Amino acid sequence: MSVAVIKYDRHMGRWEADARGRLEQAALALYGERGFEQTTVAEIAKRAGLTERTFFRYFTDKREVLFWGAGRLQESLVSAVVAAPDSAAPIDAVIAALEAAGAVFQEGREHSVQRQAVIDVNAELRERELIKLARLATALAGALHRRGVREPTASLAAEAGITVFRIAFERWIKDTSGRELPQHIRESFDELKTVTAGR
Amino acid sequence: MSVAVIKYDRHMGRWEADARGRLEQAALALYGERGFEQTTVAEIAKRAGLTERTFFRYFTDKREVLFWGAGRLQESLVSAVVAAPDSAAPIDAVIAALEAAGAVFQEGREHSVQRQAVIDVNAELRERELIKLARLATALAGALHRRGVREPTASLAAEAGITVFRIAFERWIKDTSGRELPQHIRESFDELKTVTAGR
DNA sequence: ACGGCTGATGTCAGTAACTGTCATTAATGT
DNA sequence: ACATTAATGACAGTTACTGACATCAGCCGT
Repeated sequence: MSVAVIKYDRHMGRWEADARGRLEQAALALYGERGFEQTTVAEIAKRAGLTERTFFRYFTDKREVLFWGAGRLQESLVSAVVAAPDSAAPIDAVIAALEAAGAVFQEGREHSVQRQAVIDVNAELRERELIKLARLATALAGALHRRGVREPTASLAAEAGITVFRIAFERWIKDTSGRELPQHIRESFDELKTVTAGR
Repeated sequence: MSVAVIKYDRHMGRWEADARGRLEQAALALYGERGFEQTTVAEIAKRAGLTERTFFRYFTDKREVLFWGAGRLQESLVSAVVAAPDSAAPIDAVIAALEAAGAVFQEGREHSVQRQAVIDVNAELRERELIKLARLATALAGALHRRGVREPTASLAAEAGITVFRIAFERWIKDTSGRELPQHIRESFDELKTVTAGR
């Protein structure tokens, strides 16, 4: 175990550690308690023991607290698509990557449920969610390009994959039967195949 | 469909007519000249001969100027889907409606090109565009329900249709060959069928 | 041990998006 | 004629966000 890596575990200098994490926690709590619009950045900062200015050093805006994790998701999806076996068709590489990522979500389901409840009741937050998904689609298309897939196949496969993910995620959040996210993804994908099947 | 007839027959003497139209024109011009962020609402209002407060009476926010027309598009698409022949499969009803709407866009291509140039360089505007498209998808799914289509077929067909439209629209904006929007829609749809075709 | 540098935070002033509220006034209706 | 209404103005207030500069504990080279 490398102690060096965690050498700031107790005092990260003269301030409390993990300012970003404290801000995130404070924001999630307040958004949940009073709603997004009824929460001011000043309140978040105060609860985290910091100032408003510091909040904006960690998050580009008030919404971003809920979405900065999407960056890591994107990286893992891209890696998975790039690493898929050569034999996999574009859409299958995408769906496989989504299923793998879905397994990670599965572990923090309760957190996802709460977060989604905040997002669902606010138009601004839904906007931000959509653009994150769009970026994901673009990144996935880029990953497909690295596999030699050309346009418009790459974009369509990526977009279709994101569509499947979105619908599957929504169903998973509402699901009371205990079915897991990867399974919802598989089922939604099968549905899409049926719907688009040429006659 | 067709032109909006916005008249203020009854109060035409006191103020210049068509305040909304003047605000829209002023905003489009300024967004084009200096960019969206570099334009203040006060400037827009001034060019339109009105006040900032009046701007916010017509448009809920600074972005909405570019998107309020989406409401009419949505209505016409829903009508078209509902009116499609009973024999049409869900996805075909959606695509047919999009092709018809696409023909309307075709007439004002230059306007679409300019508007899109403003939107493309600004993240906030892209966010708003995405949520309008998402609303469109929801409305289309609703229209399919009225045709007796069930979930998840309706949502998937609607989402797939919007995906096709988005990609087709993008290609049409960039197109220099003169191919028309409905044709791009048809081609993108055929691509999607190919991409999602099970092996 | 000294002093300078760095990096995370604080302080403060400013801009501009948006909202609430009340005032104004031409046109309308009775 | 007079009350009413609809579109707009006037104005103050909140808050998200930005830029500039100050502070100060720990690190590093000497």
